[in-house]
Amino acid sequence: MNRGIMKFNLIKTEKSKQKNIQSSGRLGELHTVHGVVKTPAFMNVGTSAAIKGGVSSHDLCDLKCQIALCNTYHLHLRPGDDVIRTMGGIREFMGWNAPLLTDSGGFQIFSLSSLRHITEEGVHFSSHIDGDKIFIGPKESMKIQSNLASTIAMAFDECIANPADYEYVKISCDRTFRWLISCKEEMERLNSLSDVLNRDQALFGINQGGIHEDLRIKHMEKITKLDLDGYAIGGLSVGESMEDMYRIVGTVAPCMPENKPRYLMGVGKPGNIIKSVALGIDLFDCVIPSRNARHGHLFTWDGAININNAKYITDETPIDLCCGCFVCEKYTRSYMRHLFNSKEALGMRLAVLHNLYFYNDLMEKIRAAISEGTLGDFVEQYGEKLDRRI
RNA sequence: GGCCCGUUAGUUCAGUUGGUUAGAACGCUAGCCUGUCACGCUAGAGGUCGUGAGUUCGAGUCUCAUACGGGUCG
Repeated sequence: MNRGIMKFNLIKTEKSKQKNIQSSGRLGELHTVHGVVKTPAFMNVGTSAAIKGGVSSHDLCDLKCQIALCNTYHLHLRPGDDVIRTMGGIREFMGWNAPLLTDSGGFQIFSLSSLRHITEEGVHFSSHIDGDKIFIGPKESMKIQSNLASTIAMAFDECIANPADYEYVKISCDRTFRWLISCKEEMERLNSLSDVLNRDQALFGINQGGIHEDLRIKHMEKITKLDLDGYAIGGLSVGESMEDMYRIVGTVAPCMPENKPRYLMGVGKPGNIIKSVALGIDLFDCVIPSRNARHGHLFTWDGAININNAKYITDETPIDLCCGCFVCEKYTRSYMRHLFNSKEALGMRLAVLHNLYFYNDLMEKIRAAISEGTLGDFVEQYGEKLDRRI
């Protein structure tokens, strides 16, 4: 990397007016070959080149979505990364004309496949679709992501469920580091090929180390030296307590390069995001807004509601009076509850649209708060409130 | 009118030769979901077994009567 593929500019802001806050957050602009992302940002998750619940890439434009996320593992299995390469890359394929990040498949292999065998070269496992024997290692993951031609590729890593044995985490971290070196070399080679779809594909490294601070710091220091385009904290929100999660984020973030985007993978609830921004994180992704929406769990600025509840049967108010999304402009809780109760596909679609808008709106408000130097107030006002059920 | 079948949770139905606190599915009520196998997962409420007698230590189960529903034969 280090070829100027990607620029990350931190924007000077009002000095934090708060005292009881570790950091005032970072306001930035991530310049990619496919457009600019204002950070802190939330990446909208569309695992199989589609947001579950019937949301299209066209819808994403109306949701203030700046950057989408798709998954290497799923797309490799179906329709196949060769197919997507033939179709002009993932962005062309799904009609998304903005930045897009692909996850490496590491997490899926470790979370979906019970039958797997790890070697120095990668992982042998079975497809969750048809049980087919598959092998993916750092080189294979880079090749697939190069075929997908995403804006940003993620390194291939091992994501260990917490809590995990210290010795195993150490062995795994070292292997993940060797895999990262291999990822970097392979991505540089692929980017230099004459027939590559995206010769400017960026690569982010992923920090691991479970909930062990010393392993985390050591690993972070090692991967920083590789001078990648960005850095992620992986292996969190996978079983540990919230306390441990914030402790690790708080420990690792200060060790991350100041001038590179920092991505906290798989996090989280609105409160998790707000507090992590205060700890210095720039990028997030999470299935919560879409998955919970499909189950009737809707976010509002007063807390979360379950639209299935009987108390909404004749509720004439919108999901959230303060929300600017068209679902809240047009429909009542009563109608939403009816759609869910009668299992109409429209209910899910509207719910997902609302929650994704809420998340993107949340990020916009966070950026405004950082800009004005009032993130501390924001954390105090919303850090706990938004995650609570009302 | 005669004969036969049925009646068990809101609904559709299980329920063994009579044996602890009568089950399931769906529905209902609520909770959960953190780099998405997932319109999913978990839990809870809800039944004096149509009614009334009888046999029995003990009846949803056996006997009789009766009500209601369905079938069939004059």
